[in-house]
Amino acid sequence: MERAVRYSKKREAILAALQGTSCHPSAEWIYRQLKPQHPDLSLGTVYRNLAFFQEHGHIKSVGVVRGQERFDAIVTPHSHFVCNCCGTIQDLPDIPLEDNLERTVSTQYGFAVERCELTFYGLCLSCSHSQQNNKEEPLS
Amino acid sequence: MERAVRYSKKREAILAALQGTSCHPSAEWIYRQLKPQHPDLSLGTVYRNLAFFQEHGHIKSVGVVRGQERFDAIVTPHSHFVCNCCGTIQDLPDIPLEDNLERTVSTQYGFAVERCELTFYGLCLSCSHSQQNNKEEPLS
DNA sequence: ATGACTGCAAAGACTTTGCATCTTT
DNA sequence: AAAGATGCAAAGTCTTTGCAGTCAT
Repeated sequence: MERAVRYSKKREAILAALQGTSCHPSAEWIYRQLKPQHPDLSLGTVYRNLAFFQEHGHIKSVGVVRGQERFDAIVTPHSHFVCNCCGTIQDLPDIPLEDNLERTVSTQYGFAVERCELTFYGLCLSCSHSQQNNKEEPLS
Repeated sequence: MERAVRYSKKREAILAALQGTSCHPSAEWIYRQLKPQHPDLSLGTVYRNLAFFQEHGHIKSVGVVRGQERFDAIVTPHSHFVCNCCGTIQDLPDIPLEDNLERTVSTQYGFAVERCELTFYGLCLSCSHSQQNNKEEPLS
């Protein structure tokens, strides 16, 4: 039995927040972003809708950075760069994976590959310029 | 001032546990593995030594799977496969990244790239054979 | 009216940390 | 003896969940 899906203003706002930024937000970022316009928004609702959007393929997880899961509303395959200093995540649209890599893994190992992630770690432009921003502990 | 490093039986055992398995263990896995032989081992010690080994380059993090950080004692570059059904992580030594990809990202975007991770997600061999093991919720 | 969605707060899971104690050097 | 390492338990952070009330259909 399919579960009915109903409209919700909060849900709409949460998806809009995800689609309106390129910062690959965490649940808390979305919460803080929307709280002024939706004073009765609750963090639980953000988490529930993030799970909902993932299940429906509207967003995908980019992984956990500094203990917080980060999300991306761009669901077409692309790589990411994570700054170990400030924690920002950036898209790398020009670093595509060879299309057949997933197929290679499937046939070579017998796995049912569903998706793959290519992620680079290091210092972003501004952090590598000002090496002093060591307020935050590097990740690796 | 350099901090001195001293020998410790627990530390040695933790590293041996990491190097003696290919399961990419979590802190808790190591704890449970060593507890019988080291009844007074504490989980905090496992976490502290995992951080220590990372800082010293003896291990690296493979990422967070189902809320638990997983580690790898093989620090040479290689890809991974994560099963969305049972959570196991496997090495893919035969799926190397082009060596110059990191350099490409460095020059093209100006980042100081330190490392990169290529990770595939899907169903492992045994989980794709027995599609019934839906006891655990898939990750994506 | 039904059942999906939400707020709130409590609970859960994983990890970190302070402090007294034990070990290594 | 000095300083690093550990055990223990408390605290911290992020996320999930139960329940009663609200809202969309």
